[in-house]
Amino acid sequence: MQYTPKTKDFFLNVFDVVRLIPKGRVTSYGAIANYLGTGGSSRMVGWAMNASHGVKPKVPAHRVVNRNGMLTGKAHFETPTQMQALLEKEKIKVKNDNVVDFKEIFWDPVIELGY
DNA sequence: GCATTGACGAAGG
DNA sequence: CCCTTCGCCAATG
Repeated sequence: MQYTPKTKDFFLNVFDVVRLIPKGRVTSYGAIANYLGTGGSSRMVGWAMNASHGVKPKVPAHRVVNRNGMLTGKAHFETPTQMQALLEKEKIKVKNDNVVDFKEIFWDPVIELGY
């Protein structure tokens, strides 16, 4: 998985934002895409996460879920249970692949970091 | 170079 | 309320 010069910046931006997510908070792919101004390209955010493995400093990809608060990306971790384990370690409750009180701990970069 | 595939999301039936 | 379609765009076959 090697990225082209064009997508490189986008990828790095995504990593950057994800690393800013406070402990015990989560955000969505769409929120990140929106913050980066790439609006509907939420898929690219997910794609960026795909490339986030082995990146330094480490990217807390487990704090990024889909708009429903569902752990759709758990299959891409070392083990399918890794994502949930990391979340619960940060006091984030996960029930049936879903973040409990997702709406409460949701962290929107556009709101938290400003425009 | 066209077709398929996503860690997505909104809209329509 | 569940399922399908469509828009998004890079990567892959």
